[in-house]
Amino acid sequence: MEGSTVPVSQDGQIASPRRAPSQQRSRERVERMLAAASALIAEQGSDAMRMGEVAERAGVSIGSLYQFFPDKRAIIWALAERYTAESQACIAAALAQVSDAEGLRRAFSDLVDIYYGLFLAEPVMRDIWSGTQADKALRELELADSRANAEFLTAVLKRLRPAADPAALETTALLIWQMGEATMRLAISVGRQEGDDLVAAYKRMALRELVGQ
Amino acid sequence: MEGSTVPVSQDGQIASPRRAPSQQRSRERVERMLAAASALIAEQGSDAMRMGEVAERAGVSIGSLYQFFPDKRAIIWALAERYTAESQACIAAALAQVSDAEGLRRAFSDLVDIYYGLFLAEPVMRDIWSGTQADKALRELELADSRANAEFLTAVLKRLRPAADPAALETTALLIWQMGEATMRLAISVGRQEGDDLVAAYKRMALRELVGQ
DNA sequence: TTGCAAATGTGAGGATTGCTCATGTTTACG
DNA sequence: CGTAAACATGAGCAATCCTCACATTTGCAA
Repeated sequence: MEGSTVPVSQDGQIASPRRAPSQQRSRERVERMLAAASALIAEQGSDAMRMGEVAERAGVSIGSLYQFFPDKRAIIWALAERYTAESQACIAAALAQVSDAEGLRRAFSDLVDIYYGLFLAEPVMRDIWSGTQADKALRELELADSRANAEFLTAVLKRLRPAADPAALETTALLIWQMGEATMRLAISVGRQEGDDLVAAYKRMALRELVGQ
Repeated sequence: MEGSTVPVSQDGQIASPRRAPSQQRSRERVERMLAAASALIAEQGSDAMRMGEVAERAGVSIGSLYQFFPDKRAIIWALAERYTAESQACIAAALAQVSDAEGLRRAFSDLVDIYYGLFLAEPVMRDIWSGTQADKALRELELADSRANAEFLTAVLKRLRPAADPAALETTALLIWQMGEATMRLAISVGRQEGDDLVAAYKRMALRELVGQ
């Protein structure tokens, strides 16, 4: 919610920290910067996004931009963090109350549909996750996000199969989650019909693993 | 085998063509350029690879580099093409003679192990596939490669299950292949033990889908 | 209100890097 | 040997990320 502007990352290292906005005025400006960046990424992709253009569109100087974001990737990171926070809340909510196999089947199925819809509808999220993985810090954020999401799935599995090896359940959950993201990336890069088929096939395979045949 | 130096791509478009080496002398120089690029990618990743450094390490001028490669991504593309050609041949060989379920089980299992080994051992391949996907042309090459590889799997499945819907088999094969690559990427970015577990779990899931329970 | 330190805002310019091009050198071949 | 094509070179152009010295605004204590 808050403009977090986490100091980030030259090749994965923490960079020189930047001021966090403390006044109402600057908080609004940071919002405008993020909105401008988001729009530009949606239009051209994060790689083609130019810092000067972000500043111009946000109506601020290039210096102001760098006052709150240590570098270009920090802006992308900040946007990515918002999406992950949003989707994690959504996933937690969907899986929290599952108590039996049928519930898991329904919750998981819904979740996949929602995620797929998000990927299709949000060009920014799509670009960040499938495009800018050249960035080590972003890849690590994605891995952390995957682990967090898989965690919810693991919790459900442990509830449903208390006798199973917990480590194996964790592996299964992480794998299924990662496969889901891979499927989404593939699905949006092919035609709509084929994409839908792929997602349906993934859902079937994952459910077979999660709740059995 | 030949230094192909395919003219490639600013945002996926074909770029101004470059000379293909026709003399022995220049063919050797192109080889040195590719070797230098490969070494630099292995050391620092393709993003940090500098064209000037490639030229210097290859013992050629920057101008010579651009004589045969239209731009930076063309070098990466050329290296990627070699790997895909190599691995496709390997995959084709492994799956060509499969004629029954047990054969598929064994061939697929071997294939996964070989691929996993390749990912672990080849930093260049690892970097190209998991790092530089910001490049649209490279992503398309990867998709084309995935489709080609999945094609071999599809052929086997059609042979083993002639009654099944061909389109569904194609979807299944592509999905399983893409999931495999996603698993590899995940496996190499976590610890060795967890990576091995993930690959084993993938193999189990994929085989369940391919040859049944 | 006034004074001042901290927060914020600015944009010219430094530094890096992908890539071009005018020019010089080597090779193939009739 | 002569010539055209292939090959080689590196200074420099252009694009872009980011810094920094300086100007302005805000919060707040005296």
